[in-house]
Amino acid sequence: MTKLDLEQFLPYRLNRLSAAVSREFQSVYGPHHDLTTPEWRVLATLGQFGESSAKEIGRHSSMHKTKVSRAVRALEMRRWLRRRESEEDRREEILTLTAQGRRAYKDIVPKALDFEQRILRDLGPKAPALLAALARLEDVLLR
Amino acid sequence: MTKLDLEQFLPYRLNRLSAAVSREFQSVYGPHHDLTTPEWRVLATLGQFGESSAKEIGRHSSMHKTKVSRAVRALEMRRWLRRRESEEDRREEILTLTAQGRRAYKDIVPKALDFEQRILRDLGPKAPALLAALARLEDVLLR
DNA sequence: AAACAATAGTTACGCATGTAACTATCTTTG
DNA sequence: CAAAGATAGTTACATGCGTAACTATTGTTT
Repeated sequence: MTKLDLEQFLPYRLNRLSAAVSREFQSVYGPHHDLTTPEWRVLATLGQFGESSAKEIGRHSSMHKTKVSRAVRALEMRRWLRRRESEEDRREEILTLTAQGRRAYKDIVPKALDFEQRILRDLGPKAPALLAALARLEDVLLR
Repeated sequence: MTKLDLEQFLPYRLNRLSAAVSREFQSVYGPHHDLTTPEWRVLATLGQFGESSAKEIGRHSSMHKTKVSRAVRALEMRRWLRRRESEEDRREEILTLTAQGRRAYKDIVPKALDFEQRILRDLGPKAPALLAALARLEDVLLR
């Protein structure tokens, strides 16, 4: 039987790394804004697309609809977004960032991009290869 | 302000990929053995090192001690491992796989390695670059 | 050696999450 | 056009997790 070394095992390594990156990244938006990851993703999606329904946010951010629902409610209570009933389909609600929400978004985005750049800089010449490999894995595993 | 596209954002991509790989990998040991990820990690660690304390398992598998404690209890109830009091230090317990636990381990390991090889094969010539990049990131983020 | 600090492991608690059930609305079908 | 099915979103429930508190034991200090 071939041996298995857990610390070298790809699913384990990916999982641990992803957790570490998320943890580090939390310290980008955590201290100033106290956001959870689902809240950050809703903010990022709305910031990027302007207005969306919860359904669309779920699609763009790979989040379960209950997660989206709860994150939306949290951001609404913080007055970072507004909901308004859609006129074509009264089941869905159109979500938009408030001025306050847009301010937070614009404050976080550069820090997020900095964080990403810092990681890519750490990787040096290995960075493009990592991105290409991730893209390939996404193709295989997520499409 | 530079734009941020969530779907291209590294922490998001890593997180989603890690979740997808974990999910796929679950289908390797899930159907036959119905293991959770923490249980799999305890099994893998004990299979690899023979006997360990819960503390050591936590170190080798990056799991919080409560997670280890619960996974150990689950495997014990399934009679896949035994615990015995250490003689040098009666606070700690030495854990070892039972014959049944070793059988399960030996059944899963080849499937796990197959799974890993399948992913690396999908990556083709990109595989070594991915592994090198992961190693580099581990160095930066986890040491 | 007594007192205090540190450590291995367990458990109570609170929080986050997914499943399933539910409401309200829209779409399809007969 | 009425009935059945599909869909957007919310919520009750169960489960899994980390923090902090706890027990039992070991190590350290004086």
